[in-house]
This record gives sequence, C-alpha cells and structure tokens, in this order.
Amino acid sequence: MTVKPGQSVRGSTTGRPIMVLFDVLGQRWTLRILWELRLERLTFRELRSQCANVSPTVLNARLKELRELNLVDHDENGYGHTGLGAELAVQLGTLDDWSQKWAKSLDTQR
Amino acid sequence: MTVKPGQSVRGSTTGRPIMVLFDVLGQRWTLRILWELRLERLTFRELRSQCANVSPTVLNARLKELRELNLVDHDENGYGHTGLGAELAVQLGTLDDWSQKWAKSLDTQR
DNA sequence: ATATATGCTACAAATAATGTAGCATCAAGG
DNA sequence: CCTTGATGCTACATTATTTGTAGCATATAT
Repeated sequence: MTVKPGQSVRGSTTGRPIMVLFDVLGQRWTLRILWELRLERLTFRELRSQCANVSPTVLNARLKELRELNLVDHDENGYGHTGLGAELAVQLGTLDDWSQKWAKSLDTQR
Repeated sequence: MTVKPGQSVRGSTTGRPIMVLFDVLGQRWTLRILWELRLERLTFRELRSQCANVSPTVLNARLKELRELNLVDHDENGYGHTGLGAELAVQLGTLDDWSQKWAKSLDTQR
C-alpha cells in the first residue's frame, strides 16, 4: 500500500508531507522517472527504455505509487505528470542547474 | 567506491551531474540525513537518533558518500553541511513548502 | 488470422537495509 | 592510573528490495 501524507513512513510517524516525500523519492528510480516525464508523455515501454531498461516490476510499482500520490497519471498517450507532478519536476529542473555548479566545484577541488 | 559527477551511475553512463545526484538521493536515508543537518551540526549518535535510529551501517555509508561528494563534512562539533550541502538543503526547504501544498491537495481530493 | 504494440506479472538471483551487539579511542573525574 | 561516559564506528545474521529475463493478455491494424 502506498503511503500518503498524514500516514507514518519509514522513520517518521508524524505524517509530515516532507517525510512522506523523502520516503517516496528515496526509492530507486523514482526521481529518474519523474525526470524522464518532464518533456513529454511516454508509454510504459518508452519510459522503461529511457530509464535504462529498469525492471518492469520496479517501474510498475513506482508508477502505481506516483499515480496514487497524484503526481503521475496515465491516459491513451501513456504516462505523464499531473499538475502537481509538473510542479515537482520544476524543482528537479532547479536541482539540475545546481548540480552542474556542484560538479564544477568538485572538479576544481581535485 | 562513491560515484562522482563525470562517472557512470545506475542507468546512465553519461556522468551527467543530475544523474549522479539522483543516484545518491535515491538511496534510503540520504535525503533525510541532509534534511536533519539543516539547522545545526550533529554528532553521529545525535544524527542517528534524529533519523529514527537508522542502522549505523547505513548511516556511516551515507556519510562517507556525502563527504566524498563534498556535501557534508565532519569536525570536532560533529557532522554538518559544507557550503554546497547547505545550498542543496535550501532546495529541500523549497520541497518542504511544496509538499505542504501537495498534501492539502491530496486531502481535498479524498 | 497474423502481426505489432501495449501494459504489465512471475520468479529466481543478486544486492541493500535492518537491528542488535559490541569494540576502540578519547577526555574528564576521582 | 583507573573508571566512567561519550564518540565513531564495525560485524553479522535476518529481512526487504531490486534486478534481469521470460512471457502473458489485450487491443488495434493488416
């Protein structure tokens, strides 16, 4: 069963939304899946292919969870972000910008 | 061995910084550890306690990785963010704000 | 009826996380 | 010195998660 805000998660019984979010994002492939859907809707197989052929078992489990959390939806054009999912993806875009600065900094340090 | 930007990670051979970041953050407890260090430096035991007594095996593995990635450091006052780690933590703060909106939206939907 | 695409499920093997115990080092007090 | 308490871990068996591969069921197009 997917955990939603208000419910206990790994290491937090408060149900604080951020804890629920950490619990979801801290699973393998979740961040990547959200990222790969940022530009366009993708079918299950396309998404799987863009995610380095992640096991369909895991992909399906993540998509199910993301749908229950109203971050992703599914229609005749495949999987895509909901409004909320798109908002979250914007933040991943910010992380992308930051990560480039981070990488440069690690370089000069070496 | 910790993967750094420029190196291959799970499902990406490009070394794109964002992929490296997803690989790190997509492990259990990494987001939470960065979060718990946002206010003050903490000793290993304090941090462990704030992270619901996460296993010391995992905590140590994460801290080692975060140190190698220059996001966390360790001194006589315990563990804390580096400059870059603090920047990343700011983004987690933004996620915190968003997550509250998200939780409300999920509520009204039920 | 075949062919092709879709969204999956099954399952064994490999990898990661958990929980508990406890060790080694250090600094402070008696 | 010799405990006491704190710190930063390591060891290790158990349990949970992920991986990789195969293939099934449905739908649409030929």
